[in-house]
Amino acid sequence: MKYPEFPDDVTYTPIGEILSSRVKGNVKLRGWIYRTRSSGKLAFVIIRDSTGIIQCTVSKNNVDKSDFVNAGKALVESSVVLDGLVVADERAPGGFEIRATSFNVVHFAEAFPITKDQSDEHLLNNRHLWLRSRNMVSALKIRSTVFKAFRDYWQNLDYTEIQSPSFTTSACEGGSTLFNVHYDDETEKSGQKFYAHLSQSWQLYAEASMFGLENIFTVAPSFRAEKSRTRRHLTEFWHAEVEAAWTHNHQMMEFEEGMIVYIIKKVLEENRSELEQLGRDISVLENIKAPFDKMKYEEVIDKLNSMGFDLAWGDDFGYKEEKALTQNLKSPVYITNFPREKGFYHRPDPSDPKSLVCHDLLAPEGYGEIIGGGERVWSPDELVERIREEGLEPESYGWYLDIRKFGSVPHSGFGLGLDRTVSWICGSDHIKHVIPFPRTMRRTTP
RNA sequence: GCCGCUGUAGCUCAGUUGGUCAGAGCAUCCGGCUGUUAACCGGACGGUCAUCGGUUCGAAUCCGAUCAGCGGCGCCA
Repeated sequence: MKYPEFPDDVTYTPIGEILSSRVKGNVKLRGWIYRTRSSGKLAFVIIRDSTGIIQCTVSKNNVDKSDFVNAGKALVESSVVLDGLVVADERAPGGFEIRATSFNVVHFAEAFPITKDQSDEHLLNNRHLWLRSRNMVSALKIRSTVFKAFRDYWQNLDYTEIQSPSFTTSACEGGSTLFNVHYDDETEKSGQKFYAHLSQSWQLYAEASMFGLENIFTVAPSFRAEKSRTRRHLTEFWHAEVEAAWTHNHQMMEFEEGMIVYIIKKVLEENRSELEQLGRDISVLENIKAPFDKMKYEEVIDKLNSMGFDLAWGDDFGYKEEKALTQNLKSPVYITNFPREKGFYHRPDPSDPKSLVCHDLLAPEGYGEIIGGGERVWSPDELVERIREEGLEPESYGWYLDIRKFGSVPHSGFGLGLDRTVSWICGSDHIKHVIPFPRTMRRTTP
């Protein structure tokens, strides 16, 4: 490709500003061809940039001959720079069009592999190109707002953002979902290859970091080798986690409630057009109100059984149960006091030791669990007991047990699935639609 | 880990009981059209029917294995 000269001292108008009537008259546009069709004397070229799409008419009589030829020849996704006059015209999608006075193709695209006939598999194989689509762009803008809102909320509460390693050697969510890594094939320790695995959660590191900073949060990928093939699972997902010293479960739940309301508020402020593009029913988001309902696990069991399920104490809620519970809700709902067969770091309830001081938050409309959190075991002896109870070996948690020996304190925290949250806010039918390059058990490319 | 499904042209698919079954639409290319809304009209290009093996006079079609992928369950965020 021969690179054309591209001036760096020219002001270009974002398409969104034209569509919102903020700009009139002659403009310079740059972007990519979204759709195109031409006749002998008039070409209709729809241009997109990150802010919107607008129709551009290129008439043989109004531009240089070569510009007209190029406008007719350039395929979808060709990059272009053009001059033209903004005209309100009902025949144009969006109500405005550009009557071009010049039309320059910066790069002629090859035939774009994604056309109107699409399948899931093809779009996933071509995700590197599908990221240009209007729905992807909308979802990713909302995602960006959600990430920022999460950070802002906790920073405003004087929490400190910190980072934990992704390579670790200790499991905190059960060993069956660990990704093992050949960390260093050359090095052998005790006669074995030196291995590591990818972090399932920052939990253990958070509890170590908390003793210095007290109130902390992180945004990081977590990795789980779950063989899950559902609309809610990824093997690499973005995990927003919070941990706070001197804090009880019910206090953390109140913070979380405020966080969810804040995130929704920010998306409504900044991403209305993206929500519309995705076909989201915005009133559903506007009706989310705190305080959220709170139910104990045993109450949920009773309620589900009254709805026709057949559950006993200790049973887990599957997707069907969660859906039955949440599909008619307007706001998320908390479930607390789960049975103690959960992570070993959760603290049993002193007044009811068969259950834990913990909570999940389920999103409405059947989206299900987006938060898991609770109070942690803070007594060193009880922690060793709990590790044994889960069939694990305390010896492999050396440093984690060590942090309990020096001024242990009550503390609570939670993990929020950011991708699930975005999926819910977008009203997406699959979590893969809201992350740029989704990772599942069967896909690590592109 | 369990259940189900798919693989035919660049894309989306049709192809009946095994026998003119190598097909369509879209895309691309060529030609036509001054208002199109992923336009329309005419023409051209395009396939080792996922791979390997088997059954058969004959396989896209039946059988087996392999590979790739999709949907769902369980578990989780």
